[in-house]
Amino acid sequence: MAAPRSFYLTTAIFYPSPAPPLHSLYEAIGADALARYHRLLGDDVRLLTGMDEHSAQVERLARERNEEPKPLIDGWAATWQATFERFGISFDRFIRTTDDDHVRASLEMVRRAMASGDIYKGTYSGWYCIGDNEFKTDAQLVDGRCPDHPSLEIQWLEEENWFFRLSAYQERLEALYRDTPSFCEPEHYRNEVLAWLREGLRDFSISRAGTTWGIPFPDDPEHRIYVWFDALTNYLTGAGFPDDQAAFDRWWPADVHVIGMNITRFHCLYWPAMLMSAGIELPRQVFAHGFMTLRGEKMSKTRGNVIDPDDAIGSFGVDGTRYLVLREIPFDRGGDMTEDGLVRRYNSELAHDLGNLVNRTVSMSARYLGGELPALGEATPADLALREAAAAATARYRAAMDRLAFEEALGAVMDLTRAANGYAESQAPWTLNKAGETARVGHVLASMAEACRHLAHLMAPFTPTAAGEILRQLGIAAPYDHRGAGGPGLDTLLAWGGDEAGARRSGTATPIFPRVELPDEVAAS
RNA sequence: CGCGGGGUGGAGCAGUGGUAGCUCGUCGGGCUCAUAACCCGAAGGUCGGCGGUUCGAAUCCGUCCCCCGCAACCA
Repeated sequence: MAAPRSFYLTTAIFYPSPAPPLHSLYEAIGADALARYHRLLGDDVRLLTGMDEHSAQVERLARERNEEPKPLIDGWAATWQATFERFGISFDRFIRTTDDDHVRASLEMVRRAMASGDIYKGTYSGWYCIGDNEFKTDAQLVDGRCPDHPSLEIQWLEEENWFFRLSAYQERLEALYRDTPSFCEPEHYRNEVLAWLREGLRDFSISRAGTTWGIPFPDDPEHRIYVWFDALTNYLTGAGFPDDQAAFDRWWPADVHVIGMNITRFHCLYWPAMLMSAGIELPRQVFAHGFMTLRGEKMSKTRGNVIDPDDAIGSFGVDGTRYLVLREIPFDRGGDMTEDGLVRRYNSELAHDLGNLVNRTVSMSARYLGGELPALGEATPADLALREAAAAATARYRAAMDRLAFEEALGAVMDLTRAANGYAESQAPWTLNKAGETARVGHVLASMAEACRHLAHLMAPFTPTAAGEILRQLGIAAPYDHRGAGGPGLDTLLAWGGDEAGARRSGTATPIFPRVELPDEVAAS
């Protein structure tokens, strides 16, 4: 047997805040589903996520409170990590850019860029708001003032900074996209990157003066490494760079960086240039996801219309929430949600179609067979049709998962679910039971159980706990651990009538996804 | 003309040249194992507007209108 393929994937490191809103978890949930899918395939998976802590906002807020930045961010990071764990995000490391090894990695990246002659000292100029302690772009200004501090006079500042010579990589990046367009997916976001590339690349500032929050710039203690140069490097740190060469050899290059579509510029232009400069192999792919909106409006901290993840758990549970965000919002392009839509989707697909399918299967097994599920019998045309539906759904699912089209993969899952419910209807084991056709009842229920077993495995990357519970009710011991690792591989798991599908004793039927009531009219006030 | 995406039955989407398809919702029927669930059927759109290419366009070209995202630190 061949050694398992290694699969290293990352989320972006998140902009710091006291606790994660749902739209930040969206990215982590998507990455986690992909990680779990690859574990199911039998790959050796590493999932990296974490927090981008060297933000000027952190320093500013800490000062306002007369605190040091580090204790403040320590608390935030702990909350984020705990929330990720609650959502079943199976990360291997929650990296923080204040971690010691990350500081070393960032310094090494600066040194390498210097050695390549890609760093020089220049002047950064722009509108500077002393309220925010940061530079503003023209577009950020309202009537020539900072929208957050309209009473303050905006200032034109010029500051000596270290710059990275991005312009030197124009041709190499053009070649990258010519030879390997799949470096940035999906295509509609790549088009945007290509447009920027056509406009021409400009060098970017990688240091800031006048702050003590951040990684000191090598040989220039007045400067700190500016956040993007530091932040992007986290993907290397998470693979073992620069200390652990064995780990780095094993995991790098990353298979995919899952990011939000708002930061494609950094990941698809800056990052490959930085790696080229450092003489490090490029990741195989950057995948940009779209954003979720709520009732047609962008969710944002400032707008105050963010969904609290724990409210979502309260309504739909962890698995229900994971399922809904990935099913409702096409990962590659983003989309809108409404509370009613989520409830409808949950009830229709999870409670009524899938949950009820498992429930009726297990319930009839107990009632008609005393829980003694037989192996699959000789297949009738209807049995074969169900088996073919499973094969077709699996093929579509795998193709969709390979391009992170989670909503489509789940659509395939629902196709199989509906096929299985239709099979139940056409075979009507309740009628067969009345007619005393016990053997056929057993074979029909075995087929239904086999469909449920397939569904459990297909759902496992999305709803890991519920998937385990489905298997348990079917009388099957989980073939992989709670992170989805250690199984025999998807081909083995999803062989119709395979090892797991033999005669066995099923469990007690308990609703996996209890129906959710529509929220009361206008829960407002 | 800053860049990019999008306008398809009530809602959300698929569909890039040849009788417009799916899910939800609605209406009617069936079943009774099951979470007032499940299954079957029906109504409902001519595909943002206008013009053009073509034997034939949602699908190609032109133009106009509208929506959304990004624009070098707030997913």
